[in-house]
Amino acid sequence: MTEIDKIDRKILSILQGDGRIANVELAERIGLSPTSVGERLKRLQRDGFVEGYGARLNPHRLGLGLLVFVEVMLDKTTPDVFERFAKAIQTSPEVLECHMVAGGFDYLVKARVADMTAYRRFLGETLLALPGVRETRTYAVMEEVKRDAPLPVG
Amino acid sequence: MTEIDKIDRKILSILQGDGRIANVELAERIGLSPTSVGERLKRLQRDGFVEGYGARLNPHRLGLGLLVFVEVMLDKTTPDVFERFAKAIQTSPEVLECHMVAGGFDYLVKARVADMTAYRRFLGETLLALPGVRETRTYAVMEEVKRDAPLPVG
DNA sequence: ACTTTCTCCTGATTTTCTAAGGCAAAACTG
DNA sequence: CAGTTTTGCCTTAGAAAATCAGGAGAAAGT
Repeated sequence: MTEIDKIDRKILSILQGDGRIANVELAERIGLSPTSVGERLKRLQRDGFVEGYGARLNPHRLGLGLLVFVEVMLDKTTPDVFERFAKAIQTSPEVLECHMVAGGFDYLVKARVADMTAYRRFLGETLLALPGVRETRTYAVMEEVKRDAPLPVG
Repeated sequence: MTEIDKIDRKILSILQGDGRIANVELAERIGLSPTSVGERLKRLQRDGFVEGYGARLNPHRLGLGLLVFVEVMLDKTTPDVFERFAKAIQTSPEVLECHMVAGGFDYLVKARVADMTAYRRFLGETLLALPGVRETRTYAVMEEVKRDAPLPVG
């Protein structure tokens, strides 16, 4: 039920690289009939291995030229800070990821904006406007060495 | 040639959320014929707005239960450190992202591993084994508040 | 006012998806 | 160990979708 074999992994691997591949071609590459591969894929989706499909967009082409990481420290004396922070983050379109971490700070935020001007506005109007935000440290990305690599399934 | 209109943005937005949507259904949602939408999409791909498609896999289901961020400081006295580091990162399957940042450290690495044991092995055998790595700081993620949100295209 | 280009449409052909039915090997069960 | 069930795969056929060719109408440029 929750175990997957080598063929399943190959399906996931191919699909992670090309989510729009035709089932016929996928079956050819796997070495099974389209029907079998379709059934396996259906199972992989049902069991939660595949959560969905998406187009990979080029952020620079869309005017989002600046990638930043922000370390956020919260003021733990205020109640509900964590809930309120998490909720505000969800509705913020610039924020692509947000993780609560163990270590020197509380949250690590990954955001994409047009440029430094846009970032200053984002920092002031969104992040610092939240109650309970005590301190932030911003790291601007100069070069994306590796971007959104596929998960190792093999 | 490089400008996109409201319809294009809508296509990108829908496709980012569901990369496997049938062109027929996409056209219905847009309010155009399948052919027109297909032509627009082809152009968006040709002009680099769409870089590809991929299945979104559940890392936990694949045994990758631990997400970590690592700040890496390099020893700049050695020549080629940056090139060698970048190259090694590319071939490391645990590393999902790696960015050169401006600020207190040199690289920010995002990696997924099975557990702390696996992370210790990764840290020792991959990261620290690289020549020129002076210091690392690891932040283990306790909770993923927001994961891989779509880019704001609208 | 004329041409060119752009965007979209319709209709026909080809490809792909999906569902039904069957076969053989493996796993259960008494 | 024999009988049954389940599982995984296959082929086939009908439905759906993608793709291509051709053309109409509006906008832009000359």
